[in-house]
Amino acid sequence: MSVLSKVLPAKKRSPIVNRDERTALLMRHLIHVDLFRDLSKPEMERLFGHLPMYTFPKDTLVYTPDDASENLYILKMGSVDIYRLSEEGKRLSIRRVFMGSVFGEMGLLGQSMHGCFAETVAPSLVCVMSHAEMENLLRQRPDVGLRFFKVIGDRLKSLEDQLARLAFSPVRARVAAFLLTHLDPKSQEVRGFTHEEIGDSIGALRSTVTQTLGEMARIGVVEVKHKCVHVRDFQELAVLVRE
Amino acid sequence: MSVLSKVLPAKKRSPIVNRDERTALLMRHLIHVDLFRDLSKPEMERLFGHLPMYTFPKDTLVYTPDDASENLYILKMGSVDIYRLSEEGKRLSIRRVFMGSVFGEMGLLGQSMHGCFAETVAPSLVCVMSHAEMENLLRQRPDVGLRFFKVIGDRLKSLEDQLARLAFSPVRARVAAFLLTHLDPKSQEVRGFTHEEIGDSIGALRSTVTQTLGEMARIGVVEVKHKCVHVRDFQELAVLVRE
DNA sequence: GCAAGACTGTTGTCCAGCCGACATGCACGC
DNA sequence: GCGTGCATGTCGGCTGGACAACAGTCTTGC
Repeated sequence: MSVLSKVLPAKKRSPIVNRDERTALLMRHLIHVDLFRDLSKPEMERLFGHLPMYTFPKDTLVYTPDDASENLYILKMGSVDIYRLSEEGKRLSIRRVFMGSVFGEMGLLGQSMHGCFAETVAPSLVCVMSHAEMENLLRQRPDVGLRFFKVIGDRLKSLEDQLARLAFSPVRARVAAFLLTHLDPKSQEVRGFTHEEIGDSIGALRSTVTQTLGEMARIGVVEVKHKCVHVRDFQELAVLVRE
Repeated sequence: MSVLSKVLPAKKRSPIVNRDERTALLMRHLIHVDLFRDLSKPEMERLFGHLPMYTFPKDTLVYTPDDASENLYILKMGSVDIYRLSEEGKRLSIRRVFMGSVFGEMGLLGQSMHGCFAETVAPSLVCVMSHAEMENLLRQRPDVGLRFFKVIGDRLKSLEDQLARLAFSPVRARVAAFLLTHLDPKSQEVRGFTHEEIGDSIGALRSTVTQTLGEMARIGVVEVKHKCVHVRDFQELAVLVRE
């Protein structure tokens, strides 16, 4: 886990100004956002046409716990890590958000961002919707709300899974579970995570993760490369998850 | 943590038949359900008048993971423990639901009950709303949906808190946090939990909890009675939470 | 009021995994 | 191509807390 002393990158926002470019980008990516697939194209344009849109470089904070605003962030491109910091500065990744998904919405109606940081792990394009706008949309289109429930329900489930695994399973099983849930089916690989990031997201030490992956490699279940784990034996990995 | 070998109580449902009694009970308690406070009395009657209502004795399962139904359960009286079981039968309490709250809703739209058991810890009165009925209500009354988001948002936050605490804090801090969140402000006491139940909900062993409470008592922070912890030094307890 | 069971207190052993420390290796920018 | 920094590999010591086992105490039902 990284420590607080590591300098946090400053918040930087670079709004996109060109109108045509905006609309094109908006429409091109918005149709990929599952949450809004009930909406027609003109409707999308009406609802989202005026929304501010920002680009964030890699390793930039999108929001912090003391951020008072209660926005819904729509991630059009890139990916974002949602995490908390302990008192001593240890990091716990709650989840990673990818293109076409949304974040920040849990605090949408009442709650604050409750202690979470959101930091880009790749250059990202983010669309911001205010609390009021979202509430409006939900009033007009309850079906979007229903889809929202589905999304939040999934998230709730995944959180409960994480919790149960942290309570019950030793590190080996948690690493295995992490690999399975982040496995790219095509390449049979998990890419883009350092051992420290894996540790942060399963609540384990970096060196422990390295060791565990080493063991797995020795058994022949995986093959460890630089910032990449190739899964050789899917079946066996699934067994390891069950402790 | 208790083990699976402990015999699980059979599911038992005793529907209440008398119509007048039903309506009286329904109305008397429904106004306490925060979720529905936007609804007028006649509206409540129209929406909920026909809903089945059940009484459950203490220690009875309301639903299990293999329950295919996707209902919303409205807890009118009593209290219910929502928990998971590990492979080896260890229990992890996700949360405890009290009078006037709802449960089962996370899976309301899509997801299954995802591995959770719901078991009464006191004689309870439960009203059951089907998936379809709930969806209907949400379409008609988006404002109820908005309130719903608030409820789920709180739940999401509390889960994230639990997760972070499990990852970061030693048992002492977790016990302290448990006490604070379950403290009755009037009596300055936490009642109705055995040490084992506390252990189940913070992911610790029963005997460890007993030991920890003993230490706290020795310092004078709390006073341990039978199934009851009296908090003497609120301030100090809050310090212990921060590890 | 007494027994049976549930709850609490205590002690000792053992080990997963944290922690710190250091060494090697890869990869990207200059 | 080379160096600086990030990523990975490895090691021993140390300890929180799991686990097992048993004894004392409360409480509830009969």
